[in-house]
Amino acid sequence: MRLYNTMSRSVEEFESIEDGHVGMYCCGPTVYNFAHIGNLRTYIFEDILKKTLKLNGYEVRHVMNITDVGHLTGDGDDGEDKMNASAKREGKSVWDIAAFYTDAFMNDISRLNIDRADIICKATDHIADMIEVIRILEKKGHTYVSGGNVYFSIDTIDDYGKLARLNLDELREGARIEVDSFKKNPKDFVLWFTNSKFKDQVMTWDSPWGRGYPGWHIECTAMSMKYLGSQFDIHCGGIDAIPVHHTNEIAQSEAATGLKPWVKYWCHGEFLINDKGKMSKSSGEFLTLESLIRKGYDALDYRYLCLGAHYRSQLKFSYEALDHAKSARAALTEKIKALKAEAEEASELHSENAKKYKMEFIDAVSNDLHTPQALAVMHSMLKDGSVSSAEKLNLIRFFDSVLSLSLDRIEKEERVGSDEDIALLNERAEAKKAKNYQRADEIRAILAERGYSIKDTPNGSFLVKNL
RNA sequence: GGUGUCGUACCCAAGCGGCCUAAGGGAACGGUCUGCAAAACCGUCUUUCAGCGGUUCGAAUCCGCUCGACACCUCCA
Repeated sequence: MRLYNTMSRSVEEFESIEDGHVGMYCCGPTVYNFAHIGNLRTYIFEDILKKTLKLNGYEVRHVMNITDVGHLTGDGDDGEDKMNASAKREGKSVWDIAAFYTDAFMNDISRLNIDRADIICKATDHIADMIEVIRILEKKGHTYVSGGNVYFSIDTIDDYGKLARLNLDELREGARIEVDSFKKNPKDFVLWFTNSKFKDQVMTWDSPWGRGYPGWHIECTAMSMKYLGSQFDIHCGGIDAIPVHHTNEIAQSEAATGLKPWVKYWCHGEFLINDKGKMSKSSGEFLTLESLIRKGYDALDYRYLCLGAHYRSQLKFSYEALDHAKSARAALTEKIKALKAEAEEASELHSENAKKYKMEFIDAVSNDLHTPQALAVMHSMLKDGSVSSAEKLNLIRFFDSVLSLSLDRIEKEERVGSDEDIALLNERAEAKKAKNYQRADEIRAILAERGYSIKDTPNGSFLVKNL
């Protein structure tokens, strides 16, 4: 399969370090608030990546962190701790905040049919691992203590910023933020804080440098290497992580182990934007999955919307676009119900065309996760009369192993309704036969009020629960 | 100020030098079926890819300029 690598800025043939196995680390959420649907788009992309790897025969070890330590809103010793701020705002302890939003996140993930990572690790459970990495960096001369904090010195390595292709000289000129005066180089970053101007910092731990808390890049370095080894295959995240977070992770990780490259493939998901620009937690419109569901959408409508765009291009969100996804998914569901009514069981693929569609789907998704193409293949397949219904069911199940739209869980048209409802339906049939259309339409209105639509088919009428 | 990305028909969105007189979905409209609807199915929305130049036998695809949008350099997916 082929995959775009941010490090090389090109699509590369994917080759795992260890034959048949892939180690994959995905930056998880900071649990101080609900995830918005833009955040969720990235996890959907990572899910597609993981499932496509599996489709290609790889065994995947998937690790995701939960950042439950407070991050400062600025990189220096300034800004406000997000966890603390949320705790104060909601009148809860920081630990309660973390637990609450972690649960909320997991709930969103499962509603979107996103596979849970094999290992989900919390930053607060790995403080000792982080301290260990900092000690190694200190021993190797990559750190300095200034103003009470331990910093990583980027001038001790010669390839800082290679992922983002940063031009350090120009960046320094263009800096818009006030430089932390304790830093030797403005791009140095904190590994361990002991000196925060926020005296009410609740989450602190003992360390060789004093009681304090970790900087916000060290957790990913410590935890990814703990579970995936000192070098591994894939590291994912949103594109915004490239210039600072991932750049710093690489710097400290490669400095600590002396091994390059730390990560073989860097994969980043583009933003979901609206007419005002990107969604973000700190500004702009903040839409949660929950808010979409309350408006009557299904979580999978949103997943379908995301699948319709390539993960490396910005996707314009609007309710109009979501409505389209909803309609498209409803029509898909109808088609699959019909298939299930025509063929009880999926069958092996016999026809040439059925096999062709399977290949086309694999090619689409294996070519840097071209889900829009994969969806197009699926739609063409469904329309193709030369493929039998039983074969179509087989293909749908196969496609859904990556798409995860719960296509395989769609049951054949359910004949629902209480005895009373069915009696009404029969009365309508009688009325129609007697050409008493007024009564027939009355009954249709009554049933509609009870939440049913009537489907008239050549084989008789039946009721369907409205969505 | 610096660095990138992008602009595709009514909407979302693929395509990234010739299978493109541009996938797929949605909406709309017309038709078949139906007492009428709904659903389903069929058809139409195709000489056009922001604009203007250029390169080429050939450009939505490459180059230049103009206009517009977005992102990053600050916590952010």
